[in-house]
Amino acid sequence: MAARNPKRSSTAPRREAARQKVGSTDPAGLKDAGSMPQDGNVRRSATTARPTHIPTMQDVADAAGVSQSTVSRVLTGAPNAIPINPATRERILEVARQMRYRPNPLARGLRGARTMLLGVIVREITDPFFAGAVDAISTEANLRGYNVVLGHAHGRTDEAIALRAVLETRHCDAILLLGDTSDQPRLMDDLRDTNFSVVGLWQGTAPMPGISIIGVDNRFGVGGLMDHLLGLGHRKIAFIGGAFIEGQLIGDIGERRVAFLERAAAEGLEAPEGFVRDAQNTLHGGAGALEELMALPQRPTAIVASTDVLAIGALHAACHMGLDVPGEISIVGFDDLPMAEYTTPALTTVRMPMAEMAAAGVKAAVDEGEDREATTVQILKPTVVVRESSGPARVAAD
Amino acid sequence: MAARNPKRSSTAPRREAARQKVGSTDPAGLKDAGSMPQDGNVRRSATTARPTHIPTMQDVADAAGVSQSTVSRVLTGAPNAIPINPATRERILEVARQMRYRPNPLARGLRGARTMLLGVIVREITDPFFAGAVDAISTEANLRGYNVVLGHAHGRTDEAIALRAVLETRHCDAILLLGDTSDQPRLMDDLRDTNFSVVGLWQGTAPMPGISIIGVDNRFGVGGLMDHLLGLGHRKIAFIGGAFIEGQLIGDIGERRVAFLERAAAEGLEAPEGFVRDAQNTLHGGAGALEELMALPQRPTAIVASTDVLAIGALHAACHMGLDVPGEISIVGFDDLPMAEYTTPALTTVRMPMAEMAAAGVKAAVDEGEDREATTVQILKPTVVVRESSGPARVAAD
DNA sequence: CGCACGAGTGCAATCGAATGTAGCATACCA
DNA sequence: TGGTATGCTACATTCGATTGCACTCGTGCG
Repeated sequence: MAARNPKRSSTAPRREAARQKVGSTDPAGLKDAGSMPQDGNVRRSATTARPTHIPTMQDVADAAGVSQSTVSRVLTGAPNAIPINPATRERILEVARQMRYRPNPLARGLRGARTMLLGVIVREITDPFFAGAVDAISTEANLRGYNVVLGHAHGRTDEAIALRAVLETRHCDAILLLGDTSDQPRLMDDLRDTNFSVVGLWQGTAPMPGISIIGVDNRFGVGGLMDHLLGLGHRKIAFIGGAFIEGQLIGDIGERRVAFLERAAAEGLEAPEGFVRDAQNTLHGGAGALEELMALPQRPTAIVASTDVLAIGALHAACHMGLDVPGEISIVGFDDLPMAEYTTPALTTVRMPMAEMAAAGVKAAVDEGEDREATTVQILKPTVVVRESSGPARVAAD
Repeated sequence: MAARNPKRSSTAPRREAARQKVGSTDPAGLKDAGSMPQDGNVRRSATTARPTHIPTMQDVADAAGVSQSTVSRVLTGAPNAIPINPATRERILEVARQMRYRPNPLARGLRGARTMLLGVIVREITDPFFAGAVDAISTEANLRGYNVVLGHAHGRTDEAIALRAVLETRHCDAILLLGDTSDQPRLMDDLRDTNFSVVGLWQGTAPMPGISIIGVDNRFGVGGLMDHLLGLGHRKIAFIGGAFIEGQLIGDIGERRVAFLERAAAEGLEAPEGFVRDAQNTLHGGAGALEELMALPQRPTAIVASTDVLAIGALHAACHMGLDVPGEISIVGFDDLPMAEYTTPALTTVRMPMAEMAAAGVKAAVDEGEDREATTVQILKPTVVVRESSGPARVAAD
């Protein structure tokens, strides 16, 4: 049948066709539309009786008696582009409101519109520090009209999963990496050849190809801690925390460790064997490290933990061993978790410029936008917060 | 090839001919079709040179010399439905791999496919309990091939934002509500007329219309705590924590409070004025409540905090006041945060069946699937964990 | 009197993938 | 050798919203 030759439909009554779309008065024209279930647009309004009652833009259009494109123009609020009769506009808005119409973000995204979604990949959401970071970022993102999609890395092992999580959700406008993920090469790799911006926060301060970095000045923070402890007379200072990947120190914790070592050397501090300990960044890891330190022939009088989590673990272990903190030993951390103020004794630590970093991260992610390549590195300074877990070095001689 | 001649060229292979269908066969016809840019699909392969280098399925098809639909069938792995020549299949897979093709989830979703996304709405991600819950849910979701989208409620005020977060992300296959959100009527309202499943976790144990509930047996948990304290000889027991909305007690905390009151009454405990205190669920709130309790003419010998966060705050305040815990006062919590084991002294509390609840929640969300209406209520039992913050009641006479 | 201009709308193509169906081969059967 | 299976592909439609373009109807101007 002539089914194939669509062409002509237009020849038909031009204006007729146009106007009476919904009507039924164009037998001829439709007919030739051929084998199709015909009745081109009537279908919609009629057939739309799907089980789901989520209204589409077409539904709104039908209800308001205008075309779907008009509804689109009104709802997307394109203000100046194309003029819409105020009366029509009001009517459409009203109908849409009544029908509780919600635009389908998928359809929007398909056309290339921004999804207003920020992907956040965090290694461990249970780390209170990152929970706080997610919160700060989420707050900041909301201010700009963005929402946050959380991808979970679950430690290094399941990198494959995290990877998929990202790629599959690549309908995000940008991705923020929280914490060190450089040990997930596949992830980094896949991220590199995407076309949206990637921003790394708390990943250390080293520039990385293709991604913007927002970091904290770890050297400055550790320096402040050391100043504080040295000022209290400590000369035997130990360090807890390290993160190695194939022998390389990485990320913030690695930087803190390096900063500690350099400063210790510069001050000519004693550095007995075992004064620098690796530990998993968990409460348990901190506790274990403290026990080991205390078992050393020469005990330190102060301990710098590379994170508050480690410090809190160490604190607990110390109290458990009956040690007086800070009487016998001072313990300081890094991060200033909300909890740090509520430990016993309250923890001396380093406060992150959390809100600022979140703001900078979101800004970079959003602004950078199309502009890949234009990656930046921003390093913010933390501040030392002195509480109760650090005190004068015991003059004791052991 | 006959580059020059616009019309079809008969270029050789029959196959070719097929390809350019619309292209040429109707010179006259087109004319009248009027002005359309015609040349239906050839365009694609040529024009597709957009700046972005994310390959589409069509690109893969072109590269492999097959049609887009064939690529789709190969990649989606439709196993038995339609047979594909193994050789073709391999070729396509290879090309796709080389081009690093990734399916566009938006397009997929638009067709109604499951997005494999679970929306999780949490009021405060900084609450370590919920951070843990998110972690557990995320783990469980990943096992089933789902990823988690986090919606952030940020306390009650910005309910509008949370609401939008949800509705805008309604391309989730299901939504999990973490913690009490019943004070966000607009949210609940909007959620009600969606067509996907909604599951509430840690929202108390009362059935709710249209949503499945996974709860913990608060009465049982509080009962266990009371058994423990009563067994230690405590008769003057105070309670911290309450959440009121318009005079109604709600959620888990509300249930714990009710359970406490009932049990206290049943045991005929003394209940001096002020022994039951409201408090914001924060460390600070817990600390404040403890100070108030200790300022009472009659001090309690034990305190039941409705969450670990409150308990830890109280613990800190107690230590700060120089009180001996548990010597002078016992403090117990609820939730068993990771941190609970590392406070000083370690906290006696109630352990959530976290993994089980997460599993049940995800299962409900996923299985329920289409089957709205089929909502359920599951109540799991927690277990008391005795540590160091609770001890025998002082026989003292105050 | 006609024509251009512009406000206001509708039409139809489009985004990328999924899928029902038509169509072409080759193979097999009668 | 004609006819029918059947394996394999291509075509065209679809999802919902966006958007370039065309079209209609008034108006004002030449």
